[in-house]
Amino acid sequence: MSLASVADIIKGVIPVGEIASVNGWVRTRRDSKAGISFLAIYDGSCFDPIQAVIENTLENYQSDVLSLTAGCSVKITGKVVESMGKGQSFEIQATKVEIYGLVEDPDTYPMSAKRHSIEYLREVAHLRPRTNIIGAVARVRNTLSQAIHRFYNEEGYLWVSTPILTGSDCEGAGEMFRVSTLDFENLPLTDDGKVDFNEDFFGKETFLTVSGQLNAETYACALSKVYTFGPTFRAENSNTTRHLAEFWMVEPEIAFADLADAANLAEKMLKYVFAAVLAERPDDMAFFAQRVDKECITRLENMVERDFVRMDYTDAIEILKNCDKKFDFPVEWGVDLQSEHERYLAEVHVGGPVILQNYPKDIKAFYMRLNDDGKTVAAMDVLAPGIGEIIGGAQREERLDVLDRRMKEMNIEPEDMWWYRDLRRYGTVPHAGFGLGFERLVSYVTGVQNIRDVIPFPRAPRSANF
RNA sequence: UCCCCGAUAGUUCAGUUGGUAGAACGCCGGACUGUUAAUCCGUAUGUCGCUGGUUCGAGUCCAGCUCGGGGAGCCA
Repeated sequence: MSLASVADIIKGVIPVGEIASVNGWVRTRRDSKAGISFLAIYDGSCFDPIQAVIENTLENYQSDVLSLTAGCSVKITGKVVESMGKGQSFEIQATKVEIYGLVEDPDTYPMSAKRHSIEYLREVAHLRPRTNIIGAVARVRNTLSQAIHRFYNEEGYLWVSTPILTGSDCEGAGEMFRVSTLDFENLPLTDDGKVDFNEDFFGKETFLTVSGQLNAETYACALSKVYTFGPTFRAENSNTTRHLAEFWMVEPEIAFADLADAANLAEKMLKYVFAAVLAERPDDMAFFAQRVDKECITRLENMVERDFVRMDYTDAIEILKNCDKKFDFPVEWGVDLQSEHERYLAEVHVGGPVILQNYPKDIKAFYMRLNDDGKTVAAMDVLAPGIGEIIGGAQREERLDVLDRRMKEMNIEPEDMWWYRDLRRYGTVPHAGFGLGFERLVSYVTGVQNIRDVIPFPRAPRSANF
């Protein structure tokens, strides 16, 4: 007699004939007047529910079993048997049904066994993990994050926890959320009438981080191979299917490495985690392929097999200028690529993910390494069909004089970056890294198109519920 | 932030030129069946997002607002 997960029984871990108990929730109940009821029980351990067969000779059959509806929580005890019916290999022949909690009004229980729109589910984010689709997303998301940690561990990278609160306002990646303990109704002022942040908790202005990169660089310039995996915050007023105000980012940083090393690492990492999902979550992926995105499995299989295409920005511009497609935004060397351009390159020209490299320096950040041509920097973006930029990275400028010049061009005070500059003053090394948007990865893998559905509780402009 | 679209039963949706509010599924009741969000029959569904306007009369037309979706920008 043991406590089993639904996955244990479905996978045959529990031997036939053994008595086991399962804790879980009812998805459906079907009654047969032959004198039995069938319960589909799920507990999150795998996609499929386990079928429990309940005979009407059970003492609480009339009083309890017949009142079970979708969402009720139960403990089923009984013998694991090979199923007499079609559709499942094993089932549990119940000898005992215990109820933890009933659904107080089945008519208004927000989660019916029938289909719901993904937008509706977002309004009941506290109950949506009970659905097939969000449960599957949660398991794939977990598999991806475990695989990421496993990959970097096997490759000899250290996981570095970079700060979430930061006093550095030139991280440069976007608008920041202010963090303060000041009384907004009664702000302390300096003599010239400005807010006196010396009175604030940290004695200076502080924000939520928009990237762990600069901190990660310090550890890479000592421990050689590191990565961060943590939450990131952007106060941009972005209302799209691929932006969140709070999202998770994976940022590896490698010392003694150049742009090609970073691109190779990105390709190897993506292939590793895609293979992990295919191997570990075939049940959930089959559901996505059936109900969400027909191509999602073959897409991953292809990406594991094929080499990623690498392309220089300059060549991409030529391709876009010479192709038949008319774009809304004109293409010229020096312009930042628009969504329509990136989509064309990934979806039409390459037909798969493409690594774009060596962008004009004027459209990229100050820390990216200036190439010998003096016009471009060693930056790269991994563009995925349907999603766009999934990874953005660069070789970092390790030459102090060039870095200082670039900061001046972009109106960044070198004194504010004194500790970042120290890395270049004391034993500088070439190094490179990138940032992977974790939710974009989950979205790409599952085919679930809106990023708000691949994170449990999405935060976006005017939206911070639950 | 900009452009386009939408909001009607628990859910998914229909609702004609402005004239008494509809279906399916779910719920509930019954029938049937080792059943597979099963099938069949029946009952009950409602602040038509909010506020105002036009009209004899508004779910329908107009304005404002709120919320949601898609696209763009910003980016991961």
